[in-house]
Amino acid sequence: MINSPAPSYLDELNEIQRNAVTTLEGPVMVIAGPGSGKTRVLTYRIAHLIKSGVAPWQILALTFTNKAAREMKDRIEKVVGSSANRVWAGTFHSLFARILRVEAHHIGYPNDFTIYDTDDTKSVVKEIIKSMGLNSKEYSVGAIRSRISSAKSNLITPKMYGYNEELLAQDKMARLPMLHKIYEKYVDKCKQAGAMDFDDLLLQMFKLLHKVPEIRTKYQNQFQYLMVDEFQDTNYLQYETIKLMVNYEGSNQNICIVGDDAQSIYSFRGATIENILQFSRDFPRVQTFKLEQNYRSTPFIIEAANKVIKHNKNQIQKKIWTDRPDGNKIKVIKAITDTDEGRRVADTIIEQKNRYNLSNQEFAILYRTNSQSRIFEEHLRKQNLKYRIYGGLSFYQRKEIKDLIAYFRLVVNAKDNEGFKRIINFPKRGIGKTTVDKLIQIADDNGVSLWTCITSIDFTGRSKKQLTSFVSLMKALRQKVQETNAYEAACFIAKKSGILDLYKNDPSIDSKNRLDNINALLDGIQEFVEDDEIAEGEEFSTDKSLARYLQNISLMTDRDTEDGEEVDVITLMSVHAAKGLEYKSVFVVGLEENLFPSYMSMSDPEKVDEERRLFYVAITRAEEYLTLSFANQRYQYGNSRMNSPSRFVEEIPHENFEAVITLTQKDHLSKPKILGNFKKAIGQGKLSYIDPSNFNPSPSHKIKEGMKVMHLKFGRGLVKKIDERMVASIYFEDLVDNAEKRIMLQYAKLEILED
DNA sequence: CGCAGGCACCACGTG
DNA sequence: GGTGCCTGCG
Repeated sequence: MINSPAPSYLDELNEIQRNAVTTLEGPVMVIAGPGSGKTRVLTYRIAHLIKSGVAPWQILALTFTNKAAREMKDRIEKVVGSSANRVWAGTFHSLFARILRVEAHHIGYPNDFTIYDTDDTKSVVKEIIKSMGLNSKEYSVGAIRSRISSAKSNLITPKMYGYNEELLAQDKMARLPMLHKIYEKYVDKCKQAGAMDFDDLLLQMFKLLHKVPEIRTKYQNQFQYLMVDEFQDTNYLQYETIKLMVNYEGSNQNICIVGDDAQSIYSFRGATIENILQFSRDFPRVQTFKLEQNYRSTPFIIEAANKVIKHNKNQIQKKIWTDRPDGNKIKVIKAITDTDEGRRVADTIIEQKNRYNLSNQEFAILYRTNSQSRIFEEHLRKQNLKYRIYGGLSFYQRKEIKDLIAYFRLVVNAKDNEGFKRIINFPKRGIGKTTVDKLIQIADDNGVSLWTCITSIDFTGRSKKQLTSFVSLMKALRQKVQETNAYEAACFIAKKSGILDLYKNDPSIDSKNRLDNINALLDGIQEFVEDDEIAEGEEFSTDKSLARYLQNISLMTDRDTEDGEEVDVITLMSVHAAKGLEYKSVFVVGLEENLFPSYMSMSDPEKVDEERRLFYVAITRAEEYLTLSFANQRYQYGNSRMNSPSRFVEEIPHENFEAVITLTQKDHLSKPKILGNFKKAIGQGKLSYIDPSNFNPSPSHKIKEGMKVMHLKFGRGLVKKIDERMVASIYFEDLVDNAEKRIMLQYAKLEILED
C-alpha cells in the first residue's frame, strides 16, 4: 500500500486541481467556477486524505443538499472502497441533527427531540399571535418567521434582541413592535415541546460546542479534517460553528472550503458572501486555488455567462474559460403567452431529440418559481414526453402522511404539541375546537405540554370520556412502540388510530389515493426495518425502532425518495434546485421582468445582483444546448399580465444567439411530428433475477468469510470480510456501481451457495 | 360538535 | 390554482 505508485486518480486532474487535492494540511480555499470539476476536487481530496492514512470518520464534509452529499460519497467510494461510508459527509442539518441525537441532553433537550418543519413553525407562531391578542392581519406569520429565522442565523438570542435598539426600531417601522416578545415565546414553546426547527439544528449545535467544553473537545478531536462545499451559501451561524470546531489551541486548522461567490443564491436565508471574503482574514495562512477552466459547456454558453455576471459589482476576480471547440449558439424562444411558451418548449424538445438523438434524461426545464411548472407539465404530457417534477408538494407534505407521522411523533415525544394538535381530533373522535382551545389555554398558562395537561387535569363534562379514551389509545400505542420494531408499530398505529378505516370505508378516488400513499409509507417503513445494508454515511446501528425511523425521514425531501422505475425522464425544477447539476440541453424559461428577475427584487440593486447570479447558475447548467424563453403575456394570480423580456437576456451579446424564433400564426397550425422514443438501453444495474419463493436464506451464524452467497436484492456475491460487529463486506458481481456492500448479518437474507 | 360552502390569502428559493 | 380558515346551519 505504502509503496504503491502515485494514485491514478491524480492523473485525472489538471495542475491546479491536483494541487488543491494534495494540499492536505492547514487552511485551504478553493474558488471554483461552474463546471470546473469542483466535485471531483472535493471527492478526490477526501480520497487522498484516506489514502494518506487519515481515518474516514475523522473527516467531516458539509454540503447543502442531500443529493450533493450522496454524490460525493458515491464518488469517494469508487476510489477508496466501502470505507467511504464512514466519512461524515452530509448536509449541515442532517449531520448536526445526528450529533444532537446523541448529545442534546447536555443542553436541556431530550435526545428524542422532534424536528419541527415549516408548517409546524408557522402553527406555533400563529398560536402565539393569537394568545397575545395581536391582530393577525398586521402580524403576518411569514414575516415573523423570517425575522426569527434571521435572528437565529445571526446568533441573536431573544434577550439580545430585546436590547438591540436597531432591531427594535426596525420592528417598530414595520409595525411589528411586539416581535421580540413573539420571538421569546416562540423559543420557549419549542424548547418546552422538546422540538427544534431547522435553524435550531444549527443553533443548538453551536450552543452545544460553545457551552459544553468536553463535548467541544470531543468533536474537535474527532474531526481532524473539515471540508465545506458551497461555502458562499453559509450564514454567520454556520461559519461561527465551523470556526468553533477548527480553532483551538494546537489546532492545525485543517479546513478546506470550496465555493464560488458568483453562485451565491441563498441570501434570503441569511447566506452571506462576506464569509468567503472573511475567511482569508480569519485564516491568514490560507492557500488559495482558483479553478477557472470549464469542462462542462461550449464557448457560446460560457461567454454568455461571463458577460452576464460582469454586470455585478463586488466579486472575486475570475474568468471561466474552455478549450472546447465551438458548439451551438443559444436559442431564444419568444412566445406570445405562457401557454405558447409551454407548447414551444415541448416542441423544441421533440425537435432536439430527433435532430441530436438525445434521450429525455438529457433535458432540463428550469424556472424561477415552482408555480410555473404546471404549464410545462401539461404540454409534455400532451406530447407523451416523460418527465419528473422536483420541488412543490412532496410526499411527506401530504395530509394523510403528515397525520400518520404526527401520531408517530407524539408517540415518540409526548411533548410534541404540534403533533398533538394535528391528531387530537383526527380521525374525528368528538373532541372539538372548544375543548382543544381550552386545553391550549391551560397548557399555556401553566407552561406545560398539551399531553401533560390532558393527563394531569381532571376534566368534567362531555369531553371527559373522549379525552380519557384518547389518553388510553396513546398509552396503548406507546406500549406497542416500546415492544416492537418500526414497521409493526406503524401498522398498529395506522390501524388503531382509525386512519386506515377512515379511508378504507370511503369509496371516493381521493380516499383511495390517500390509502395508497399510506400504504407506500408503510412499505417504506418495512423496507427500513428489513434493510440489512448499512445506509450510506450512517453509523453502524441495529436500531429499528420507530424513533430511529423518524430521525431518518425528518430531514428528507422528495428529491431523496427514489422513484425507482422511470429513469429516462425530463427534469423540471427551480433554478435553485438545479445548482450543482448539469444537462446536455437546458431550457431556462419565464425570462421576463418581474418574474426573473423577481418582482420582489426589483427595488434593491443587491437583490437584482442575486437574481443575476441565479441566472448565471441557470445557464451554466447547460453542456451543449441552451434555450432561453419568455412570453409577452402571462397569467399570474388569475389575471393576465404583460411583461417585457428579462434584462438578463439583453445582457448576452446577440451574436451568441441563433436567429430569434418568433411565434407566427403558421406555427400555431403546424403540428410537429412525433417520432419514436430514442430510449437508450441502460445496461447498468441489471441484477440477476431471483424468485423470492425459491429463496432459502441461510442462518446468519453460518455465513463465513470466503463464502459465495446469494442476496435477494443484490444477487451473487463473495463474502470478503466479517468484522466483530457481524458486519459482512460482500462483493456483488452483478452490481456495476458500488459493488461492495456492508451487510448486517443480523438482518441479512443470504443463501449460501459455496463454502 | 360536525359539516358544507364561501372566501381570503397566498405562491420565491432550501433543509 | 390550492389550501385552510370562518361562518352558519343542522
